[in-house]
Amino acid sequence: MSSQDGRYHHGDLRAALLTEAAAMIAEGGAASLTLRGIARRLGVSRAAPYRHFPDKSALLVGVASAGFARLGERLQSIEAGAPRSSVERFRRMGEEYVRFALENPAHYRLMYGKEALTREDIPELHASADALLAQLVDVIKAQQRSGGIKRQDPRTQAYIAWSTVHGLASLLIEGQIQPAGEVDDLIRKTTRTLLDGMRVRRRPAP
Amino acid sequence: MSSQDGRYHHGDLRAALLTEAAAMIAEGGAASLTLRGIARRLGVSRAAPYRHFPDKSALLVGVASAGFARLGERLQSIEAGAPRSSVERFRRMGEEYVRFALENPAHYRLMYGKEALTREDIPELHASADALLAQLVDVIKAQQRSGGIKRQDPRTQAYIAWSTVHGLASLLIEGQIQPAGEVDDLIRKTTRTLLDGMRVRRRPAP
DNA sequence: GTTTGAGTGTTGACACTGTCAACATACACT
DNA sequence: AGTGTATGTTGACAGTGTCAACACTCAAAC
Repeated sequence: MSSQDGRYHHGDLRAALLTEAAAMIAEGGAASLTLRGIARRLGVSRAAPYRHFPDKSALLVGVASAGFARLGERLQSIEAGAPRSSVERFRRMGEEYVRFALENPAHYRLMYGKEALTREDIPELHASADALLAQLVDVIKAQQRSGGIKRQDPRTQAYIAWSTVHGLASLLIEGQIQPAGEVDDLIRKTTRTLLDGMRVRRRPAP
Repeated sequence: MSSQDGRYHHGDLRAALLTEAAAMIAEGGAASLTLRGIARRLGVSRAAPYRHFPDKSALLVGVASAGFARLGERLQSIEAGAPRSSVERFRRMGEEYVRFALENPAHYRLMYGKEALTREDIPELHASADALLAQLVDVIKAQQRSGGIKRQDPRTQAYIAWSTVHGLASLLIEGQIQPAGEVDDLIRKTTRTLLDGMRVRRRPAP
């Protein structure tokens, strides 16, 4: 019985592990997260986490998965709010996506970098990402109906849009991009360019 | 004297470390690369690498940097070859970028994921990436002059293009994107959409 | 041609990590 | 009250990055 608060059972260690892990990642990056360290911070023994996650990778998958859920909710909230035109709403979602990444860089990195995850099958993580994709596909279909963007395979278009915002987010986070002016400016221009490419063309290019 | 070949001095251990590290990363991912492991494979003692790199992170930076150089050369070769129109050449560079990533997934991941790199300052790595960016800016300026794409801040446009191809490459590598048809198809469509967005618009969108 | 010093490679050691087996405790249900 | 299951603990092991102390090699200075 070495728990800080004198209890033998923690109460809800599983949830505590997830939130504490997320906190540690936010503080010092995923590399700073160690199973023993998190156990120490929670006043619990080294092996306790193993009662809730088969290994470290599984815990990380859990944290990453929660990140996808949060990101999804955030995009949903943009979709709910109603800016002017409907294409503009789509563009705003892209902006919000990048902002989320910039606000939670280490978490975002974990979500996409399987580097730290040694397990072969990460179905849970892929499911979370797929949910996000489905959300995006729905919005694109709606935009196609309203004539905002080209009528092509919406899934392909979703991949393209996702690639654009993810790429921008990723390069910004890693510090590869150091924009001359405001970051928001770059984000806006990027989403505009993307949208221009997805829009219905008046005349085919020569 | 425990060297496999009986020599006390290796000859060019620094270069051997870099190439062997790249090979190990290609085989089993960056996570599988361990300083002791690479030393073992080179028939050298654990501490030998420390005579050439201050720590593991420095070795990884070296490998990643070499990756940027190789990628740069590859894009250069596309620029040298002369496809039909000049905009098409630009697009082809984007395709080639993604292909490079798909052919060297683990290496590419290392180049962009600072996850594994604990050091604060990675000037060498940023310099390598900046060289790539400069290359891209040059091409964009040329395309602007020939009227292929909009006349805007070329650096910003380079960021946008880079984001698009990097995002696509990244999502493909991580398995987040599972295209319905051929991968090449998706790559082509993505670069086309990007280019459409960067092209000079005949009429402003309503 | 010997000496010497820098460059390079080796061994021993330390703290740290993820993980497992064996054991202990607390709670829920009969 | 009794018992089984979920949860938490301790001890142990192999593996890791890293450092200090030592060994070897070779080229330049005498």
